[in-house]
Amino acid sequence: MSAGAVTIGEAARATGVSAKMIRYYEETGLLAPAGRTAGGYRLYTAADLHALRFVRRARDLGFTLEDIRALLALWHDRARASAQVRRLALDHVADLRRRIDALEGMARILEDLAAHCGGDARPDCPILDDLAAGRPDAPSGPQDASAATPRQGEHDPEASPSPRGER
Amino acid sequence: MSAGAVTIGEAARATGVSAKMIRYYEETGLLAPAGRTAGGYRLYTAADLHALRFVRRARDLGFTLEDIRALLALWHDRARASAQVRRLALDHVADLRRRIDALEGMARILEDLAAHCGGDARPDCPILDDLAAGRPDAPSGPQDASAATPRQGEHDPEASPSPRGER
DNA sequence: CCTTGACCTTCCCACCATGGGAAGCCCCAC
DNA sequence: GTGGGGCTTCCCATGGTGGGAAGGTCAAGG
Repeated sequence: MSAGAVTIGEAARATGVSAKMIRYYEETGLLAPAGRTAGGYRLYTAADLHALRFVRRARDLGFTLEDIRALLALWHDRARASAQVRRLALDHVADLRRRIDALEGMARILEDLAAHCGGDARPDCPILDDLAAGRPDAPSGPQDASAATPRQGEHDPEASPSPRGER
Repeated sequence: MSAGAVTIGEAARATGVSAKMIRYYEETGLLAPAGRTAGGYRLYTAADLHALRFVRRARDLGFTLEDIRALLALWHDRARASAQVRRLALDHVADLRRRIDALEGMARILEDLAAHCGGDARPDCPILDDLAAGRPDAPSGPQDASAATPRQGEHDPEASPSPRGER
């Protein structure tokens, strides 16, 4: 019962969070400083491992560390309202959906362009033509080669939270 | 005809690529160094603006700068085989699809959990329960606790291409 | 000619979350 | 008491992007 504490390497193996990240989470205040041996080694109790798994799972679900900070606070708050947790989760889902839509839009355009690309030894390629034409988005089928598109439209800088929609 | 060259600010406005990024692209060799005035100002010709729009469009489609480097080379290579371009595009699409699937998995799980969350003033919350249970395929993660929610979506943490599926 | 102010230059820092690696200390089994 | 594996801290890099400081350029107006 007492010997519950393990070193960071074992904690990493047990929770799937790398030792590097465990130290980082502590450094940034996401997790409380771990206990230490006389020699300075960090020690992790069962409760610490539980928290680490919580963080790991939340990361797997795409939450940012900032979100996780809030989730951990709610987790520790026995008087929390589930509505708060739910709101965090659904806000995150909305974010995920926005990113999915952005990626989906890119994929569709590229698939469309690739479908019209010979993919042979000849140089003609609607994909490069599209990039060179540099128009906004619109997966229209066959395009007229004209240099249409007045283009000075300032595209919406970022329609999504992360820079340029993905990545 | 000759007076076509503009400064970096005008190039930025005309192409939707920030001055900061234009310099960065030059610095990293994505684009050839721009011409300069006697005083050291960069000057952009119509052809330079064309290349900038190409890059902008490719970024909008989610290509990495590394990909764009290759696309630009193919664009400039009049003897290219469209198959090469097509392959680049389809590889990228596959990458996009992988990321979409990862995000979709996260969204579905969260929506499912949120659907079973009261979202009221009480503290009971399956979302936190799930995070705390940390059950995916975590090694040595026994317990079951309650509300294990027989989820349907699989989602496979370690199998994601980029570190943990997104970021 | 000189000032003014908008624009440009370079250089450094920050983000987010993560990994890599070096230099040095700790712990334990032998 | 020694060897080697694990731990410590510290710095650096990633990918793209933005912010800002310190200083030089340019063109218009006086």
